[in-house]
This record gives sequence, C-alpha cells and structure tokens, in this order.
Amino acid sequence: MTLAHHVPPLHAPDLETALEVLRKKGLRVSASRRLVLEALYADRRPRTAEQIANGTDVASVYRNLDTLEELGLVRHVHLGHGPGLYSLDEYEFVSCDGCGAYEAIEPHRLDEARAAIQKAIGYHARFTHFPIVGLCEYCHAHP
Amino acid sequence: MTLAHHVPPLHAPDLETALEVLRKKGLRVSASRRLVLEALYADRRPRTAEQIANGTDVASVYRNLDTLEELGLVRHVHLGHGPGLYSLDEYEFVSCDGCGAYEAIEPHRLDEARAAIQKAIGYHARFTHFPIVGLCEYCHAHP
DNA sequence: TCGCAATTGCGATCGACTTGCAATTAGACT
DNA sequence: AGTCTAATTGCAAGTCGATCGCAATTGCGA
Repeated sequence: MTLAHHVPPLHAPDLETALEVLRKKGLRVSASRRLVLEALYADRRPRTAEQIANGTDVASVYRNLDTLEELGLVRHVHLGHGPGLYSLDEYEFVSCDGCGAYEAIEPHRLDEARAAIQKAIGYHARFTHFPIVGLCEYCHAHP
Repeated sequence: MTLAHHVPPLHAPDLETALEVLRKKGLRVSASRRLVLEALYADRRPRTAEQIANGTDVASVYRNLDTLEELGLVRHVHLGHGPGLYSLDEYEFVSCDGCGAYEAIEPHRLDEARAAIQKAIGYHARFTHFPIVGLCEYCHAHP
C-alpha cells in the first residue's frame, strides 16, 4: 500500500491556532500533545498512531488523537485492514483495490460525485473515514 | 447500528450452485462449511463470523469464510469499528454517520454516482468493502 | 510557588482475527 | 463396505490494533 502522487495544496488551521483551540477548551498543551500535533503538521500525510508515537507510549498518543478528533482538529481513515491513519481534517481518500495505492483528494473534486450520490440515495457522502474503493484507471485497463 | 428498510430483490447463485463451485475446485463440502453457507443463504443479511458460528468454533468459520471469499461466493463489509459483516456478493452499502443506520443498496442504483466518480478521479468504485458514509436525509435535516 | 485536576507511562486487557497442530473426516479408489 | 489420504476441524495459543486502570507526574491558574 503506497501513496501514489503529488501532494495537493492544503487549507487547515495552522499549528498555533490548533494549540489555541486546545487552550480555549481548558485542555493542556502538554509536551506529548504538542508532539502529536507537530508530527501531523510537519508532513501533512496520514500516519499511524505508532508512527506518531515514534517509540514513545502509544496509549497516550491514542488518547491525544481521540481528544484532537473530538475537537475536529484531526481525523482518521481506514484504508484497508491495517491500523487507522491519522491526519489533519483536509482531504477525502480513494484507494485502489488492484494495486493498493491510495490518494488524498481535495474535497471539491468530489462535489459532483457527491451530488450524484445524494440524488441516488439521499445521503450527503464524505470519504474521510472510509475511502472510495475501486480500481484505478491502470488496474481497470490491465485486469 | 440498525438495518433500516425493506429488503430489495436479489440475484446470486443459489445454495446448490455454490456447493457445486466448491466441489469443482476439489474442495470438500464439510458439515461446517455447509452450515456457514446455509447461514448466509437463510437470511441474506450481512452477519458477523461470531453470529455465523453461533456457539461453534469461530476459527473454522473464519477459515471457511476466507475460502468462500476467494471463490467469490462471499464478501465482507466494514460498517464501522466493530467486526466485519459477511454476506453474499449482492449489494453495496451505505451507512449514516448520524444515526448509525445502514442500508444495502442494489448496485444499479449507484451507477450514475459511479459514473460521476469515474469522471472526477478515474476510479471505478465499488462500495462493497467499505460503505458510502454520510448523513442520511433525516440526520442531514436535523443536525 | 502551591495546589490539584489534567495528563502521562506502564502494564494489563480487550476484541477481532489468525495460526499451529493433533485429531477427524469427505470423498476418491479399491 | 473398507481403506487411504489429504482436506478440514477443534482447541489453545498467539498476534495486532486499540483501550483501560491506576499511581506518578505536570501544566497552569491562583
């Protein structure tokens, strides 16, 4: 499972603003909390809790990811059967059943598809927790 | 997490044909294999391995589900963080982030949405392993 | 600088599978 | 019908990702 591509332009509260959100909720900006956020902001790719922990205690990392998720600063996506991947609240995801590659998609690119889904079944879809799964053009053409 | 709705018309090889597929591959139709298939055919709703095992050994059930999955007779979907749900290869799924309900959708109903996705990102999407996640009309209207 | 609730670190625990292996058995071949 | 043998089972133990209990620590407001 590899990340195929280019990294598209982003748009999310910067690190300082995120820390401010924590403080405003009466939550502490502890060293480990700051490290979790810094890891996510450093390289804005989705990563596992294990990778974020990077040798330190994962339990705390999971707890911090949970609270950050409740604040809407962080999300996680399941791309397959492995561990969930945590990232800033920026993209939707698509992954290929054939080659295992996945891509982060800017939400506006899926707006027409979202409209078609709404028309078909009435749901307002979001591919943030589970990706769109399918065959990429290459795998579809070379079965 | 409840199953909201009506059960739509189906189309999948009947039990006898499925057993025939097994035999043709040189695989045995053992008692427990037959029980797994019967459970799936009896009430064609997705169910957990635990439910299929129904008190008997789950390891065998998982092994049998795996082999049936390799033969294309069975699939499993992840609707959330719980255990996967196994079912015949018939529907796609949609689940509501708000109320937790999920629906089995006849594939043809999603064909336009699939086309829109293909146009947007080039993927031929299938919502069989991960559902479309979003807000149902009710939850979207009552936030 | 104190006080103390929020947070951490560690180990234990959980849930969902998965695996190793000896005992069982479906089904082909007499 | 009986034999042979590889496929399959049942059970226990193991793995992996995530969560929990709890004593020790630490942000941070007073």
